[in-house]
Amino acid sequence: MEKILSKKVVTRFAPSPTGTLHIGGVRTALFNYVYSRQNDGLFLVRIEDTDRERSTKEFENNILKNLVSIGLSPDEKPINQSDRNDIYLQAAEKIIESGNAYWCDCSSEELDQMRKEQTENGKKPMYDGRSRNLGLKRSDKTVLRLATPLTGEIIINDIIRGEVKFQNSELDDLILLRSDGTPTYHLCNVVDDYEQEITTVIRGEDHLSNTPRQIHIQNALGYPKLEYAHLPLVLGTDKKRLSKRHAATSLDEYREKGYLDSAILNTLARLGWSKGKNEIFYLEDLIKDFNLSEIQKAGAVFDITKLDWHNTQHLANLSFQDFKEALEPHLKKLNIDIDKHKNSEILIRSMRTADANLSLIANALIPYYKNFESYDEHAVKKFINDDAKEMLKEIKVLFMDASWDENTLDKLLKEYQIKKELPIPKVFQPVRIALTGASKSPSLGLTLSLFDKNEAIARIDRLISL
RNA sequence: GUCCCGUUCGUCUAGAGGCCUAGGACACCGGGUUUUCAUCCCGGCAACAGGGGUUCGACUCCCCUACGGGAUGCCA
Repeated sequence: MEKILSKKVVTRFAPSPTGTLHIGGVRTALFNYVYSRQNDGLFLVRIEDTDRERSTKEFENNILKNLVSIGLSPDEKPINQSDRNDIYLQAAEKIIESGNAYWCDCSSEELDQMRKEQTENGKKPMYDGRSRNLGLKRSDKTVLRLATPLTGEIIINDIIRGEVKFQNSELDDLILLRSDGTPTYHLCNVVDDYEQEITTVIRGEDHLSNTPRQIHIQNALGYPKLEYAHLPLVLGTDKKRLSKRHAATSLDEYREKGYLDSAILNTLARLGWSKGKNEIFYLEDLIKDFNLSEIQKAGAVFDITKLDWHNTQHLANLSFQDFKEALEPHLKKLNIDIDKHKNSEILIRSMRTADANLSLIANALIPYYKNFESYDEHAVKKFINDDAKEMLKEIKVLFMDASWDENTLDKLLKEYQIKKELPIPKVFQPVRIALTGASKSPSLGLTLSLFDKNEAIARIDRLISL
């Protein structure tokens, strides 16, 4: 009821383009997107590129392109903070006029010294407001600071964490405008959330402590209150926030390895959230079942084996045609044309479950498209000796006269094995190794039938002469 | 250091005072299916950080401790 009367829900994803789209970012964007869909609202994207040193257009493009292709398209054209300087400056003027800000000329050296002393005295390092009542004028050496209330507290009602209190006395007077006149993160962030009419801020837990500061800026500007949800962080195996040290962090890397977008989204959504005994969620399922307030409060370790499993499931759910299309680019990277095999459909069907991701599956397919470069050492050591080679010579002769189809080949091999009174692996594995270079493949008759007779025989010869 | 957030199997989690001999999933280990591998099926291992309260009763509520994370920038 309340929701109906209040205004439309608007969420936003606000990355800074200092790197490619990170999977933690995908998760944040996902939750923002889903929440907006559930409330018939809007999902917006804002590029926070006020750090001119580290922001690049390449990263920005990567983020935007990836968001769209993974299915989290913004509802409006993304905006860039770097285009909006005037707006921030106007807001700063407004705060100055209201008397809630002042100019400060402390040098970095002075501030460092101050913090050092505070730390030595066991105090929290924070700006002590020494310029607050000096009545300094604007100059190229002054920064603009917000005059934060000295007493009182800020209470945040976080959707995930509940009530969180901060004492104003713990906060110092943050910088709004740098001495070069440029606005800082907090100012821009607050102003844009207002200008974009954001209602709900869903972001990482690392911003929780920033929230009271931002609320003070909102108050100084007379902006309305926002709804907050601070997400638990995605962690590495050592429980520290996920970074390149732990695993691949870039969405691009997972795509290149052949993880499906839907599987990546599934894994990320299950990090911190669950729904009964369900494990498989597609985006539309999340829009139906997901609930922001059900998110876990503790950080969640990103486990690649879970992604592998989700990927296996999502791969299995693909139609043959979709699977083939998903696989094709990974074969292309290996210079293989997927249709070049005369029985590509049978081949691909039989190899679909060979591994957890598409690049690995593509790799496993190599021997069927072109001659493999080397034998699996372990397999050769275990199954290939002079006896095996003698046996292969006999089998080769049998093959030469055989009609080249799965059933015939299976029968022929079986009869040979029984006649020779040899254990099955002793007969089958050498043949398999000859064909594929390794000791695993689909059933042998099928494997053989996937090759031309000439090629199969040539490969047997190759192994005999090893 | 200070402030904030957190703490259930190795990992992701269920659990909102009795339903818990703490459930599920992944991983792992066995077994079955398969000529091999994968898939699939069956089974197993494995956790409430510690200590105090409150209560007839605590994984669930309160406090303390420990541990982990985040924040403490003229970065975002």
